[in-house]
Amino acid sequence: MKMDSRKQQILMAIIHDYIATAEPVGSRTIARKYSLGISPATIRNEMADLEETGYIEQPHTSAGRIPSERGYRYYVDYLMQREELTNDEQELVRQRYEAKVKGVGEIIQYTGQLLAQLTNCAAVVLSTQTGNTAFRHIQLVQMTTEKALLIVVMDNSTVHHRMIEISESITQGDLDTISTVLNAKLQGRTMESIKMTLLKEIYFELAKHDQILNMALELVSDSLAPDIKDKIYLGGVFNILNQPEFHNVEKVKTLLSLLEQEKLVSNIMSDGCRVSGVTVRIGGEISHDQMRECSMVMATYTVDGRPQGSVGVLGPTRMDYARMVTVVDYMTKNLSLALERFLRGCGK
Amino acid sequence: MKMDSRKQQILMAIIHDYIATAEPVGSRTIARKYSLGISPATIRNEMADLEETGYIEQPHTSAGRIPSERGYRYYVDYLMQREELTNDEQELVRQRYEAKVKGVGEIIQYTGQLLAQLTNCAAVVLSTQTGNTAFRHIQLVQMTTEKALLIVVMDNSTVHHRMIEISESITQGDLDTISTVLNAKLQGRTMESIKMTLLKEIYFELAKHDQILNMALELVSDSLAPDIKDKIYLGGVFNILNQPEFHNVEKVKTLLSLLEQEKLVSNIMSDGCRVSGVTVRIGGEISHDQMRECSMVMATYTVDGRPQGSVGVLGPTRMDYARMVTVVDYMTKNLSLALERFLRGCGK
DNA sequence: TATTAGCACTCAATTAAAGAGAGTGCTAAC
DNA sequence: GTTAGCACTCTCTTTAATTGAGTGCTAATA
Repeated sequence: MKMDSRKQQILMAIIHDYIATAEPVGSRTIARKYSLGISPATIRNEMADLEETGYIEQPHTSAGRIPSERGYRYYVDYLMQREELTNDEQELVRQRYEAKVKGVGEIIQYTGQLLAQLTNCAAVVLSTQTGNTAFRHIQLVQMTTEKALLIVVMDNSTVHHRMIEISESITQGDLDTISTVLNAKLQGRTMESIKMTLLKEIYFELAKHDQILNMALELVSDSLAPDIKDKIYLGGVFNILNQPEFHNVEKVKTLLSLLEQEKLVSNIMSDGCRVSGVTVRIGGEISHDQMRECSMVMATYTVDGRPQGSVGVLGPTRMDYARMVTVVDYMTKNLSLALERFLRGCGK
Repeated sequence: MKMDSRKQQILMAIIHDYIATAEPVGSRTIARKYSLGISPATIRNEMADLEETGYIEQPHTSAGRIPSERGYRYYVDYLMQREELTNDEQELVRQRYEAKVKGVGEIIQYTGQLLAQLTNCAAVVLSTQTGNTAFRHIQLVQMTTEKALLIVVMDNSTVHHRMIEISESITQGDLDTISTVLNAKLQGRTMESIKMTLLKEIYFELAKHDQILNMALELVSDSLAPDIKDKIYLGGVFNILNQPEFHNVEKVKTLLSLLEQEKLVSNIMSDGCRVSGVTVRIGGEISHDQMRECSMVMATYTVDGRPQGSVGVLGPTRMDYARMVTVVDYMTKNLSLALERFLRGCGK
């Protein structure tokens, strides 16, 4: 079956109307609201064809049609046209990003909030921690006789810290020595590039302080590695409560409990996200049963061309894809810019 | 009206049954389930009295009775008896707190999760940042020619960091100097104790590095202060979806949007929380319209006797107060202990 | 041949009515 | 003071009837 222009128009009408009203769309409605210059009867014939091809479906015999996942897919791939954000909206975004921030986390958080606000969907921002960020600074601060705080600053200005146990005989002076050695050896190197060789090197360097040796090694291998994992920011999750498809509390529950499993969300996003451009995953395309009735629109943000993570929105399959794609694209670019500006610190 | 023992027993029966079933309780039910040795008719008479006094109320003429807020209050104040946690539950808590953690944040997060899990309510943990924690270590790390990362470690092992702008001519060496001076002057002092005198002192000390002077001052007054604000951890918020009173999506929405306003939650908790013991706020006692139908049970946790914040659970007015109080109390104590152990690092 | 009007048919959603059930308050007996 | 009995109230459930939106098919029309 070939999709002539009229079929396309009807499919679009159905999708637009369904997105707007959340009600199945009948032939009469289309004839009335969308002036295609044809009668309901003709539309019915076309709709029968569209249904046969699987682009639309009928909840029950005497109801109108709703788009199928395949219909949405066709719409997203061939029919929909991007809109622009209004000036007000652009202004809103601009102002938010202009605020002084104290760290990358804040910028990401703002992004999530804006996304949620602009789309009325749940927003997810995934900050991927690739092993390819270099160490900038390492510092050990003694807290008690048996504990010290290990602070690691990465090149992307993220700060990680964790408490580690030390033997009682270690003084802040010793810790400073270790810090110095670690700094000298690790500065500018990435997590990935730290191989056994390097650890050995440190091993010998610290051999003089033999008793603190074990600790230092454990520190690098144990403490740093697991610390660096993907981070997830959620925004406006309860926005989905505004969608009629989530007036059923059960559905909300399954979705929310799913969103709480960070690992899962992380997988879905990093799996499904192409490096460039906006990716749309419709219903079952997200291979996860509990998300059957959801779609995601997402994109990867970068700093100087290197992917840093992804941003996305999560909503019912019946979402305004055109707008979502526009917003996600816009926010991705803005986030990338904001991050670059923040990390670089170039005047403007 | 005096509450004789039988009236009390009936009130308790009503409350217990209503908590368990969420249905209005009739005289017949009480006679059947709770063997008080009196007939439904007698119970009806007593209930009429209880209603007149305002301890219970009737949704409509031919329904059973439900406890009023006043009834709950009486129950909480005079009738309810604490239960113990089961061994399994205690074990669960113990294991969670035994896990190695890398910071205070994690301990607090665990607490929230456990609370939510044990109570099936939304859990809130508020970490108050009093100005009375002392500085432990301050470090400036240059990131770009125009930006440096200010890292502050407090005595309670929390780490704050923020990016600050620096003039181009400043080197890491200068930053180290500033760090050293700041450390010498601020170490061991609390935010509160830093008065203008101290700032002046630093001013003179740094006079030699005159150009970086402004920055250093701005840093202490601007950067540090606003950084230190209360932090809120939410856990298992979607637990409230399990409660029949929240099967109405509208109610969920108002409550959730309220929980998103951190400031508000922070106020409610710090206002309502006595320093010692468990505080119960029933329905309208939380002076906040959107929380009319909720109750909170909360307590303050401490480190070495000094209040550090509060933990609480939020659920429908029809909650199992006895259990909530038990759990909140138990968790508060465990949190306090876990924090002390973590900060001190004493062997066991 | 493509379009359209007309019509019978289907099925969810709404409305109305009937009944069941839980619970009360009152009265009178114990 | 307690309790059995009974009439009464009001919600909730069930059932039936009605409405209405929408379709598919057929035959007429351009």
